[in-house]
Amino acid sequence: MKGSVQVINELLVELFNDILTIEKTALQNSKFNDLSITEMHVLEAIGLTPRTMTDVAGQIRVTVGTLTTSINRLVKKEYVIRKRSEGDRRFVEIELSHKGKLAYRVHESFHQTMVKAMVDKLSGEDNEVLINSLKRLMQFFKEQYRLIEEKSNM
Amino acid sequence: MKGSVQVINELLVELFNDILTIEKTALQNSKFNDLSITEMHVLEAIGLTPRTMTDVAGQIRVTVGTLTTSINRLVKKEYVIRKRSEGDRRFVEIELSHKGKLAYRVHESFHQTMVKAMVDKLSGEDNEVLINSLKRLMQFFKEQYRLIEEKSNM
DNA sequence: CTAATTACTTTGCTTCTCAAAATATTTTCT
DNA sequence: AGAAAATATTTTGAGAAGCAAAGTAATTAG
Repeated sequence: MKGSVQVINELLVELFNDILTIEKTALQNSKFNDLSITEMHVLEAIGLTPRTMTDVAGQIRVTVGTLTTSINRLVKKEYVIRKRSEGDRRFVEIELSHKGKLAYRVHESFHQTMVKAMVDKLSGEDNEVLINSLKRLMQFFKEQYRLIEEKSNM
Repeated sequence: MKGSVQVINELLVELFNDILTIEKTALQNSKFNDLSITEMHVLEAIGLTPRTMTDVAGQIRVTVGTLTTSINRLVKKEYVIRKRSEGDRRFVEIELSHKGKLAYRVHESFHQTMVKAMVDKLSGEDNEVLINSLKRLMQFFKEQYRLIEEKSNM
């Protein structure tokens, strides 16, 4: 018989695969089907207020160079507006266009639906359990990340 | 104040980014640093018994062609053994080499540690709650996937 | 025993990624 | 002020990962 650790592990791995597949498929079938999942996640990271390249790149964990090529395409497709910062002209400000914000909101609502389905029939206390489990998992990652930064140990 | 739906959503999105980053960093610093995350996940999908190409490709949601190139590299690096099936020579059987199994177990133990950190202080009932939440989320995805397959609706 | 099916590989192409070099702007330090 | 350092971004070169479609090999069906 499988322990709950193993069950949860398998569920997480499968969920991980599922989430990407579903998001990709949903995107392909939406009116924003000229966006890849990666591009959608860039829009998601930018959010609804102007941001800098370094800032967004850090959030989604890619190099600024990688983000540049991604933004090039998103500007050409008219999802993103790019302009130099007024105050300090070294900075580039990227923000969502009207179309970009629309795509953002559609994706956002997909996420909301997904999470609502998850917590739907849970009581308030059960929700607490879920949130705390997720927070604990994130805490684990932060610690792990710090350890790895300091010294190798897988 | 943020509702629990939004909190969980944000936690999941951040966890998603974290998981890949940590796995990648941990791998880079391990003795199996000639493996990419994608390759590690192929090893993970193959598991400890021989499998066919189509089978594994389906599990990790890539085309068989994509898997072929991945397996080519893994065979060259000696993590995977590839041979024609005895019974039906159309099939290819892929299985982990000794080195492949070692890498598999190291990654597996990383996953175990991760999940243990997550469920550590949970009671038996809380474990149930977590498992049920995850299952519910997966159920939602399966349904969503089916709907999209049938007809477009993001 | 040909035709269809099944399982896989190859090919051509795009996207995503990084590291390192290049460019532009601002800040710091004589 | 003017050279040097620092900061923010873009460009370049190259590899990894993905797909669709064409090609190959083996088996099954008619």
